[in-house]
Amino acid sequence: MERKPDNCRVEDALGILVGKWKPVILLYLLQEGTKRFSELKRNMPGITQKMLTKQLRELEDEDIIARVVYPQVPPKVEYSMTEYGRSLEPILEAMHEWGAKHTEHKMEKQQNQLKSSS
Amino acid sequence: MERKPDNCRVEDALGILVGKWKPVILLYLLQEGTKRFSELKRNMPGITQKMLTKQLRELEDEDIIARVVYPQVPPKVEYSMTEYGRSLEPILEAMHEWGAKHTEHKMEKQQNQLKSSS
DNA sequence: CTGTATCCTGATCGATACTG
DNA sequence: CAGTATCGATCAGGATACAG
Repeated sequence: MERKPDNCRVEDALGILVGKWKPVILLYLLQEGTKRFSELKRNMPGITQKMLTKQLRELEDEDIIARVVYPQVPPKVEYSMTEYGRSLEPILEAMHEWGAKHTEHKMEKQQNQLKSSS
Repeated sequence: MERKPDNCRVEDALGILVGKWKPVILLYLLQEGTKRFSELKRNMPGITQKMLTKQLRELEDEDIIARVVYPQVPPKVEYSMTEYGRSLEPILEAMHEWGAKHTEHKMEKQQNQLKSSS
């Protein structure tokens, strides 16, 4: 598998993860399994319906999540990871771990700067 | 290490990788080692000086890459991955692999849609 | 050679209101 | 309940010109 700049496929993976709420949505569905629209919304404080809908549609278009509509009143729609979407889990986990370490790293750096300037 | 939505650190890692040229820059430095500004520019067809400078500064601010200035005329500036930056390599590799498989996946999907519509 | 400084455009995000 | 429509703000990205 080539990794040269002129054949870089990192962007393709990145494109799917990028979006202010996508990582949270994915991690949540991975952990909790199938969820309704309203449950997702309740769990992401601050997200608007428009945004949630948009992010879900984009993930659905990439086959990362599945959307099941129950034809009833009131409507019920459930979202869940696809088999394929689950292949992203190791990457998400790795990024979470790395991200956690990185915030530590940055805090240490700040501490050192404070020390040297005092 | 908690991965709950309210403690999601994926964004922190994502923030560093996001930027139109960052993945390419990182992969390039990872493979080729230390490079000059002009070499980087030559290797990223289409990037402007402003953009290259900006992306490099952002990566430098996060301690992912190191910037060494040689005080001479004409100026010479070298960029390289830091020890710390190298810890991103597995993630970058994983995303590249996944991205490559994903473009395959999308092509298969398109094929199937063509078949079923004919 | 290695940058900064301006200005501009399009995409993304968000607040709000409305609907089957 | 689960959306869609509209409008405005913000921001990343890019073209271009200039500078140490």
